[in-house]
Amino acid sequence: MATTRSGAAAPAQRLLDAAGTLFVREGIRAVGIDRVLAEAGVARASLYHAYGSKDGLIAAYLDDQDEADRGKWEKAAAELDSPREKVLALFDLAHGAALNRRFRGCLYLNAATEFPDPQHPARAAIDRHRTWLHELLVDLAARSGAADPEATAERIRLIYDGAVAGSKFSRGTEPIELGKRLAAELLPN
Amino acid sequence: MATTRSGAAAPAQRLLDAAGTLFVREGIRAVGIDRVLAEAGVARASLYHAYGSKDGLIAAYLDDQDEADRGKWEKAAAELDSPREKVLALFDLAHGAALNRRFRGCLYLNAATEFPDPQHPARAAIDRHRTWLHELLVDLAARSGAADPEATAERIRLIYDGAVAGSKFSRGTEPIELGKRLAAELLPN
DNA sequence: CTAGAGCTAGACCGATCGTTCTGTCCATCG
DNA sequence: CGATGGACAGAACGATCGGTCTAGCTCTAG
Repeated sequence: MATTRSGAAAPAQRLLDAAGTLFVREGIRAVGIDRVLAEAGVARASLYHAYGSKDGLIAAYLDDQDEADRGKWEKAAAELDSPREKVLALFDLAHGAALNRRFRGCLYLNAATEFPDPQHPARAAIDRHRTWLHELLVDLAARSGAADPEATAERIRLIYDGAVAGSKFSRGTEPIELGKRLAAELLPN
Repeated sequence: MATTRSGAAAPAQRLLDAAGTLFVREGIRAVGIDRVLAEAGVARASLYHAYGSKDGLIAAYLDDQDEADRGKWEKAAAELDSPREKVLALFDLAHGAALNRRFRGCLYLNAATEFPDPQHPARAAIDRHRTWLHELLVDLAARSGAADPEATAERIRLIYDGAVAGSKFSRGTEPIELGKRLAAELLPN
């Protein structure tokens, strides 16, 4: 087990944090290893010890973000009653994310854009996040009493994707607010 | 004026064609100048003579695609009567584009992902395409008798974005077909 | 026929990329 | 105590990047 020094997280974690800052802001390909190391205040060898390669760091970074995104939703959903409100919470989270990510859009869609190769290590995290979202929506649609949960989930997912993409284009949150309204219309109150 | 040799397009045009093939397939940053030159069968100096830099080529490539996309829609729309059908033609075009672009999603959203800097030359073409689409949808919504054309256009645009993005994730055309159905529901028959 | 523009081929540049390696420091633990 | 191992700093690697430059070829306009 790693013993962390007081006042600073372990190098592996600091690398994830630095990646989370730089990759979102400027894109993954655009940010070199040196930039990440400087931002994290970590030695070169530590990166390769912890993650093996830049691709390894990228995959770990996406995994980390995936886990964080799930956690945020679960925390928010725990305080809500109806499945309907739990769906709408996704849009609220997207709203907040758009603001402090400077309207850079969907993290996973961006990664898929920068690494089109289906064999790239980043793909695993992308697919995992996507599967989670799909199953979540199907479950919530079913529990909200939708006649065809699968179809309803597909519609909400399309709206969600459009909301986030539109927010990126327009650099504003209006599309996300509109998406929330459209999703609300699809779900029984 | 440029005189083209028989049997082969001019170098400047061949560069645009090569960029259209490689940039879509592998991403813009991932493709180096040398790859484009080899694919186009064009000399290095010709690229810098025609476009000045890689960024210049990228901007010209996006302009070219923008013009082509508009042209395809105008050609398709000319054969259609109702504004409603002209809107739905956008989804049919997206359907075809998804297939022969291997589900790489929206060209302009991808470019915005790879070049986050608002000052980047690629942004002009992105914004121009976006403005065209917006004004087109507002006009068509108005002519189809929508009570609030602006609001209707916003909804269709969100659906369109979600359809294309979803198609990229799932590597299939189902989201685009679903988007077409959702858009159809929004417009008076 | 000659002059010049357009295109090609390819060497070359400095910068940056991801990666490997050497060596030192220091906290932990047997 | 000495040994182990993580983290540090930084030089150096080969490859590739975007971009510049020279030289030669082929057309066409005058």
